[in-house]
Amino acid sequence: MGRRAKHTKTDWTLAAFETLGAEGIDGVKVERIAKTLGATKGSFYWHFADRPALLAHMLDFWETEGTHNIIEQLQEAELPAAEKLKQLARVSSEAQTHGLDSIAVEGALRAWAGQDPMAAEKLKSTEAVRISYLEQLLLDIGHEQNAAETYARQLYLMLLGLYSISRHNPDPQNRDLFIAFADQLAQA
Amino acid sequence: MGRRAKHTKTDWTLAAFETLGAEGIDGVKVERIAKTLGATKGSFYWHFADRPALLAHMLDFWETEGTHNIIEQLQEAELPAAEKLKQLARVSSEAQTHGLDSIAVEGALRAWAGQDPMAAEKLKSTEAVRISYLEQLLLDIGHEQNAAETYARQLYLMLLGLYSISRHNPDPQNRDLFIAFADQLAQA
DNA sequence: ACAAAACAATACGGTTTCGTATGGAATATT
DNA sequence: AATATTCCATACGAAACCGTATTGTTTTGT
Repeated sequence: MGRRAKHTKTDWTLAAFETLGAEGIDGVKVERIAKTLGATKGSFYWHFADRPALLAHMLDFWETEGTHNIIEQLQEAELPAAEKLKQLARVSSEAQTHGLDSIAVEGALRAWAGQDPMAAEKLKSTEAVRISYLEQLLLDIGHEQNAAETYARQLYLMLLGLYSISRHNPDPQNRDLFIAFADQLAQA
Repeated sequence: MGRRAKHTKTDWTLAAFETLGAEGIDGVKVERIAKTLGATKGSFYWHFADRPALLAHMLDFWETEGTHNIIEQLQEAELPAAEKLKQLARVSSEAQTHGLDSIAVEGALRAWAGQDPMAAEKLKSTEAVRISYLEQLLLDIGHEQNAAETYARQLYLMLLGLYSISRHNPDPQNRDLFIAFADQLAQA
């Protein structure tokens, strides 16, 4: 007994991510998102306890959609490790995900983490998973333990740099360079 | 004829940078900075026309202090290009500058540029100068033109990644990896 | 049909911030 | 010493948010 929701929790969450990408976490205000959704606060406070609850939900959403699911899909594919690395480099540097500007979102997430311990914690643990997976791929490819660890982190730093620069300087060359670095690591 | 200023324009600017690093550009509010300075808005609106004027001044300040001055100092030193590159990698990844957390500031600047075209323009042009200088050093070291261009951008991406991750995950290993990559490029 | 539950709009008080207006205090010039 | 100028504090109205309270409006179950 109830009623069909005009706006689901996920609607609110995706709209929040869109605003996050465009204006940063401080642009994620409930009344603003309501306006872009054609709704009012009344709806928001039905789906979420308060603004912090939305922010926490966003972090969880990003963790599973942007990391766990990607790794899972790659692992299910029957590919040599070198191919997996190449694909991962391409997927993670793609511009769009879920219809969102994923580069803007990834960039804004780190800015957010720089000013919110809750976000920092989530990013830190999720990024550890990402880097570990990179390291594992490099080991499978045949790199030594030390080299794998070094290259995994260097590659990840370069990816974050790509996220960082692409927001204000969307030169496609940067993505190519990142992919070139990954491809180079894939054949050694 | 006048009066000794309790708070100079530079006082306001540095305080603004400190807030920028800690809370992002949306934390840079005139009444908040006034409080940390022990002043009031009356002083602020004497030194600056409005908030946008402060933000524009911050960008100019960062451009000259954080890029032009550093390149100038390096060029005045009588060092082989390889040494210059090594030093540059160390200086640019240092934690402190002007008593500010320069890594937090650099990170916050890019988040800012992602949501403000004025900041984006300034970063874009200033970063072009930085990358050109890196490329020049790599050429002087003996790299081919193509390689110099590629490595310069890859190195810079890695630096931005370092800025990005250090805010929420201050593991000193990341800086070491960046420096290791630079040192490697310095001897080829 | 009717009640209950799900979902959403409106109205309210409180806080923060912006920019302006205005008056006061300190100092250099004459 | 008188004055002009520099620098700063206080007070004000307008806007954007937050979260709560209250009241609707749809559906679904019985």
